[in-house]
Amino acid sequence: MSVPLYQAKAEMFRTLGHPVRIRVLELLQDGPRPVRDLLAEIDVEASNLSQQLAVLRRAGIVTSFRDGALVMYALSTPDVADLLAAGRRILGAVLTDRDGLLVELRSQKSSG
Amino acid sequence: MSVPLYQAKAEMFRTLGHPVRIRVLELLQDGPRPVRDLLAEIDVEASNLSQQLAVLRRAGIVTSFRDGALVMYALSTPDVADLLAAGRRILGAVLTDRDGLLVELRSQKSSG
DNA sequence: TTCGGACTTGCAGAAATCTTCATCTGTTCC
DNA sequence: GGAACAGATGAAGATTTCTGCAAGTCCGAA
Repeated sequence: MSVPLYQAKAEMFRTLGHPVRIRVLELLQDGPRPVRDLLAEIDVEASNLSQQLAVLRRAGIVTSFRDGALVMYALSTPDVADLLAAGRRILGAVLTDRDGLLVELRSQKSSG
Repeated sequence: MSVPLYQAKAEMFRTLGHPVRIRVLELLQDGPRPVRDLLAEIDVEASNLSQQLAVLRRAGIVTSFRDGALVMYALSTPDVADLLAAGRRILGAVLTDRDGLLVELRSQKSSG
């Protein structure tokens, strides 16, 4: 194997392993959005958001295109939503009640 | 939020973001196994494997128990299998053909 | 009760990741 | 052309993660 498969998988999961990147993906589940919007919802510096978006782009998880003065981002595949959903289920199973996070989790629809 | 939910999610994904840890989880999908077996299949030093197992344990993704002289590990929830499967699907969608990994991916049942 | 196998833990240097600052490109509007 | 907004990129210091080695614990057999 040139780049072992399990290493590619690990890289993909590591790509998701950042709070800002997770939030971006959750926001993009509802459809393409301009960086502008993401920035308004995520409380992070513009340059930092750009860095995180670049990570997601390099991994092929999101795609971007320009729409006039704005740059739009979108999930490259809707399968990402499944991954996030599966993650949510595991979190529910794993957090018996650490810090009351479980309660939050249960009351959440698909964002957060 | 004490520990924001999206941060807990990010931590969970980051926990999966390591080749050895991915391999461990894939092996555990078929049922509990002793460290001994994992070590025989994963080509990593014993102490390194132990470290990675500790990471998975701390995250609550696997559990361990002693069976005589051996220590057994198991997935803490079968939902983990869903997560790995979702990851595999995304990899398939994302790797149009980088390094021919796509071919490997297609010929794989559930391990690798 | 001592030996060897099966793991785990502590630790330190090496490597990767994060965050922020400064700078740079592209677009719209005047 | 020039100002102002929307983003991206490069680089550096701080932090985190990884790896391997040395040492330690626990168990079964002799």
